[in-house]
Amino acid sequence: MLIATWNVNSITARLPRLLDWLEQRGPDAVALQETKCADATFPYADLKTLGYEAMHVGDGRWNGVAILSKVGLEPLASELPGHPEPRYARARCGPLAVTSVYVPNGRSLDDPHYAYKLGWLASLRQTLDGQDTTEPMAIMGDFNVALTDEDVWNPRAFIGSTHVTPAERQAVQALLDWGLTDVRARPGKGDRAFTYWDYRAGMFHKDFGMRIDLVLTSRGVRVSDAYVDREARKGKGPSDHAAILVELTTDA
DNA sequence: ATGTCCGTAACCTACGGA
Repeated sequence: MLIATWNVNSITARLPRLLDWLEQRGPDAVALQETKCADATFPYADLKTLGYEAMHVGDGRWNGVAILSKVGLEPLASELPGHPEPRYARARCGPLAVTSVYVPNGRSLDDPHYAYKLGWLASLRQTLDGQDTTEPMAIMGDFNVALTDEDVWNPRAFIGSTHVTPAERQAVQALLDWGLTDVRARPGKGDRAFTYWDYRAGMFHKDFGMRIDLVLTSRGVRVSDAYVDREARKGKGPSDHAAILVELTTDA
């Protein structure tokens, strides 16, 4: 099956592009982040016409995650325990348990939001306790963490910033240590495998980006291909994130 | 480095967040 993750930075603003992209790529299951809408304005009907069932967790102005599927959709969880902000959704899509995560940004190292981010990631790790690493699952989304210095355009530009600290990296590493694999997507031609470029200062043109969107798969998943879909970042009215697409099979 | 884009509240502009 083909799965994807994409931080759309408002599903309302991105709807024409999202629908075109779904038609062109035809992913079976999709994790979306930053829908930035209330459930009442989520475009269930438009998605349905393309054959997608949808699960949305959102309350309006900020955050918001969704899971789309055309291979069946059974909601499993709509909240990370202890963290009621709409940043977490989990659903069974055919043979695969899909989790869409929008990890808190952290803002700055001296901001309470940074500690909140670390606590959020620790809670995400706790959800894995008691789960089977061989159960086919994918946890994907905007992690707001660059795992290595190679995952940012210039490490010196991030000294003293969030996204690159040992604590953040260790919090994601703990997910990998549990038994998840960081699926390293092929970059677009001539590019590094970045998934996010700031709207400002021509960062996308210069390929000054970051690899902060991740697809993590369990041992019950066999990945045959994965790539960063930079088309989702190009042209008129893009999101500031590219999508990632992953072709996989699941163990029965 | 802080140049853009988003939604919102309240108005045709400012603000918080990223």
